[in-house]
Amino acid sequence: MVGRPTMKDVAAEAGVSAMTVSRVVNGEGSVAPRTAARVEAAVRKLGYQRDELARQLRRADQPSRTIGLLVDNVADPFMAAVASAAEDVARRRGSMVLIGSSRADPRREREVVAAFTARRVDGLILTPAAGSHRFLRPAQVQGTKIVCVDRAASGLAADTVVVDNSAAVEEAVRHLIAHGHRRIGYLGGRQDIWTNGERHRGYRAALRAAGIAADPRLIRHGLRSAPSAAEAVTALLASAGPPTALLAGHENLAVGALMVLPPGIAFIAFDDFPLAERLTPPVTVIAQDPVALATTAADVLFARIHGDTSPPRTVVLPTELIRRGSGEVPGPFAEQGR
Amino acid sequence: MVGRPTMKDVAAEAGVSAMTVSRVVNGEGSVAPRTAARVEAAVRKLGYQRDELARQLRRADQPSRTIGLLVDNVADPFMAAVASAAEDVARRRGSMVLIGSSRADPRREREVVAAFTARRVDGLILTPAAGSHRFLRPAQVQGTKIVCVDRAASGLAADTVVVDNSAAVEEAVRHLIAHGHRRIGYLGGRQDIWTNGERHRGYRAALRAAGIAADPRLIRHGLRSAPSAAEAVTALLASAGPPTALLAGHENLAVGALMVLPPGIAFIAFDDFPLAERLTPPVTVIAQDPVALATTAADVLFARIHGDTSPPRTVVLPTELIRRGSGEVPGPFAEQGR
DNA sequence: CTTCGCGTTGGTATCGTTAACAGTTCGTCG
DNA sequence: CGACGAACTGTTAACGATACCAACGCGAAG
Repeated sequence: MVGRPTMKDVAAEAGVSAMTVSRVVNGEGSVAPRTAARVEAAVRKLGYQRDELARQLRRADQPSRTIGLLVDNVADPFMAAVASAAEDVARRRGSMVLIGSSRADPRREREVVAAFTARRVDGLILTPAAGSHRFLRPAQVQGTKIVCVDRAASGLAADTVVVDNSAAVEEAVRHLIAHGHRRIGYLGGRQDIWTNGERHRGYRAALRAAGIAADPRLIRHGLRSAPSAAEAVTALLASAGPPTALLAGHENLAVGALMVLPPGIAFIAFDDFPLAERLTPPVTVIAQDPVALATTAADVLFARIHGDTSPPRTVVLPTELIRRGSGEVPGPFAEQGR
Repeated sequence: MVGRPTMKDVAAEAGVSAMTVSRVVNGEGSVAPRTAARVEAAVRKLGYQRDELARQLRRADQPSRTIGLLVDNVADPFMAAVASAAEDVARRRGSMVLIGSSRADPRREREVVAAFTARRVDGLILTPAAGSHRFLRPAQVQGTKIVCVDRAASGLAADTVVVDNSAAVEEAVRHLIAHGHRRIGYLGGRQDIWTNGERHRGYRAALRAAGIAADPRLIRHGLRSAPSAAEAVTALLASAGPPTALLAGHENLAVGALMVLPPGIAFIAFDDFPLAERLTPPVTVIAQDPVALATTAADVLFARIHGDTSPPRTVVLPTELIRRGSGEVPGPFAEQGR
């Protein structure tokens, strides 16, 4: 016997019909114990395993128990945590996870979505790349449930699980201002990605609220890697009016910045990271909980898959400003004698 | 129209048979341009997408263009890098990746493998958990290609892509000895996982070669998390005969150890990690390249899927001892005046 | 002794696609 | 002008599983 044995093979081995094998394999009660035992013996003998593909084809109305997870890049620690948590929930729900990386490329994102739906995923968890996500509408209409995590998608009505990026950054910048900083540099990723846009919005809001004019020379957008962040920091500090504090818009940029950041410059990073407290000074961060984000997103997704048809919701989870030292380095306008 | 349109729907819309639609969708040449255009218009109008499930069912002899990736835990940075690289190669080859986490639990590993094969994956990349992997034999016989990455699997003839863990650790320990250390502590993960066993083997070999008796009180096995590593370090240093140097068997343990490690103790970690060079002192590491490991594994897997039937190979990739400072902290037997 | 019903079991059609084969309509060549 | 192949299109029967319905045996009820 080469290739997988089928129900027919098992049926022949046990001397029953394929239908009876199906009943036994699916644990339906209406099979005589003696018959069931014979079938089970045949299953074991042949190493039979039900073919999920054929099963899903026949049972088109039932869920396929496969979901798709589409992230920028699984290698990113934040995304890896999201993936792990989503996989965990899926497993508990008896589903498999198909994974795909968009590398923040809208075209690639579309391709991966197509590959997912072609395999009849029940739903999709995604961190939307740039651009409109209207193209997901047909998939939704055809029954694929969609949940956005970490970022909102434009042009799409879908459940969304995020943190309040803008408010979190606003708080952090206020914190820097309170410690006597006026020239606060900003290191941001691609602005066309929702999260980065929100964070930048928070940065400007905090400055505006404090009556500080935003100096465009202190703002570096579109940074895509740790080395590019390091370069940006070096350039900023060497410039005419250097910043006395810096905010890094996400973990990668923080790592790059920290490679070249001299002491004396205040620093806050979006996203917590391992060993942040062992650096000198320990790094103040805006922490979010990727596991909670992904777990919530997956829970929402499965609720949808199991029939929840209420209007799309946006769940906002909390962030926390963890003061460790680097964010409390005093600036030139710090109050004395405290 | 609710639900996905099928070829039959497209055929009706275009006024042709389903077979002709199939031919157009698959780009077979033998369709009149006018007909093909009509079909393509119908495809666009209905938003038709080929159903990969049905297709794979019919074309049982062709690959399903889906592979399975089974790791301990995607959230682990090393595993995340592996997953990302594997997904990348798969995408280039036109395949999707199903992902699963074993959490180092052999039972869970088996379940995930079953879920994979039930979905007809063409092949499997896995970081084997503890225990025999003989159970994978039937899947192999039925045609599923299997490649182990990072670790070897016992009881299974399969391609394997690893580094020489034992030699790498041996070199690191020799390095510590050369810097004057005799009491070298070892922080290791679960010994029943191949990698950890190998690393411990290298540790003992280096001591033996230097004529140093291994002190069991300096060895902590079975550490599963950063906090447990931190505790172990604290306990070791508080003990009667404390170590003057420490070796951490993998990244997580290194992070935990570094949270509590006082200066003056030499330290080497297996696996490089971000910001290692920004700690004080910068951390000496044994670096391996997870991307290269996974890329190689995926390449081997696809070669198998495409018909390579040569005997199973083991590919050993290089490691590098990156001297940054923590591994060069002199020990009590260091030569003076260098 | 017939009939009913229950507990089991099997037959048939079908999910969406495609391999294999069977037409059909032409144009072309002898 | 009829036959023959080329180009195109359709029909049928699977792939492996299951929903639905029919049928079987057999004890109980009438």
